[in-house]
Amino acid sequence: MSAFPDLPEATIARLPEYLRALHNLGEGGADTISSEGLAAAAGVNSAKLRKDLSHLGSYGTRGVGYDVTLLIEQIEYVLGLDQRRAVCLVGLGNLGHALAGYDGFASRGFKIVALFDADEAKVGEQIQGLVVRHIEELGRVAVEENIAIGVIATPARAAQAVADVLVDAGVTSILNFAPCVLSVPANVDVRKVDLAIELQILSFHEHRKASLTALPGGRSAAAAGNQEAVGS
Amino acid sequence: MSAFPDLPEATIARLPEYLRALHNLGEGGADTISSEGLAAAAGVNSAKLRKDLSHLGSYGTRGVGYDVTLLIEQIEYVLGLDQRRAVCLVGLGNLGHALAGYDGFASRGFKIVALFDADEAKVGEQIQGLVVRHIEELGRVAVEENIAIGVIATPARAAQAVADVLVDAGVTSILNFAPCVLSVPANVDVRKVDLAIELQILSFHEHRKASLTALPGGRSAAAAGNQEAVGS
DNA sequence: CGCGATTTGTGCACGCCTTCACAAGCGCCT
DNA sequence: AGGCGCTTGTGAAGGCGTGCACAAATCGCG
Repeated sequence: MSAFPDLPEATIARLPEYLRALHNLGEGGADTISSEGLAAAAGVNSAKLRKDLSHLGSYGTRGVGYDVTLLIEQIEYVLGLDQRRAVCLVGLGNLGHALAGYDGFASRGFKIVALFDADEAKVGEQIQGLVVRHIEELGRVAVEENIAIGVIATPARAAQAVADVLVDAGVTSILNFAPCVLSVPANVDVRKVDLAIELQILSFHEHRKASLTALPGGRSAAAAGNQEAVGS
Repeated sequence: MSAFPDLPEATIARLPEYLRALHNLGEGGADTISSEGLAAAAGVNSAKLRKDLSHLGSYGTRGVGYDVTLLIEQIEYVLGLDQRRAVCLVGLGNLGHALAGYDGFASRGFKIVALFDADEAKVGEQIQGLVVRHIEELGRVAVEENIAIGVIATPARAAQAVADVLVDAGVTSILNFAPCVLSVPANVDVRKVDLAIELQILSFHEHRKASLTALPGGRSAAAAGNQEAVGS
């Protein structure tokens, strides 16, 4: 109940992927799954997967594999998904709207309990059964609702101020979609998602590929045989 | 014009961050910037930044720093941002809508040139000056418009099929928002963004923090002094 | 009851990335 | 012209993560 195994950061980042794969397999009726099978479903190396899971303890059976249900429970426990955590969302522009309505959050146990925006025109608007409140209420509401995670979807110039308010209200985890660096105390975790950066990374690889193939005569016949997606 | 310096993947992932910081600094009127200053603006270690930049060549001046304009040009060249790449977006649900209207893409030189969806009800809809087309047109249009990058924002069950069509149409870079593993030929780059996974990672850290502080009497006075955001 | 097939858990080596520390280089001031 | 302070670029060391390969363990069957 305390003394957490200090998992490698890389492992933590993969656990949600394993979890998703396990849910798929479970719905497919699988009772147990081998490391090989699960690794394929999650898109990783089987040795890596075994090492990752071994950090949680021994929940597999040699010669058989892993019990799907048990492993799901175990990963969910480690990730703390057995306890619902209140999430608030700040900034209801284009992206914020989408996030407020994103199924993926609710379906994985995260409930957005409050929405905030600085724009008076947006305050009062109803989105997904929630009323948008003014940013000035953020501090008070965050404390009242015991919000643990804040999602920032504001323009970059507003993000730091929002983060400061969140931190003051006791929020200790922030998911930042604004393209800027946030400065927060050491005990606050920040994860950043920058959609444009992802495209720029892809752009680099395009550039590299284009510079390798001398003059390929344009797009040639693309490779065909793709097999084996996720279990469906 | 060929023979690319093979940059470490970790370096590539940081270049867009440096680029954003440089643009901010440039708008702030800065002419040159030291590695220390740029590192702070980008939220990284200065030694790491210098090593990253040294991989591109020597564009700094000892005793002075880096010429902001020159460095911007250089990074943009390496990332291939000097050439516009056509992007298409598949799936216009909640998230897809937001992505179609996301400023961050356009402002960094990426132009979405086509939208696709399988839902007849959505086909024909106008979004940001573009008409949503039926998914069956994807293959033809992707070739015609010479689309290099495809963005998948469909439900997970449809993602693999969409990826296959994109690949067949000659698309060699895919940004996948669907929570599933895509199987593609080796010459195609896939980057995955899973918003729910980010929350689950934060959840883990919340869980860990909660298990460490025995019973802290709830949220105590949060640390105050945050300083120095991005330049603004 | 024992054996073989199967699969987990892990010791080990390798490679990538980060970080420190410092020499080399550049500009400015006297 | 010379010296001094500042900053880059990089050699070297350390840490982290990955993947191989195999010993240990379990099940099923004869």
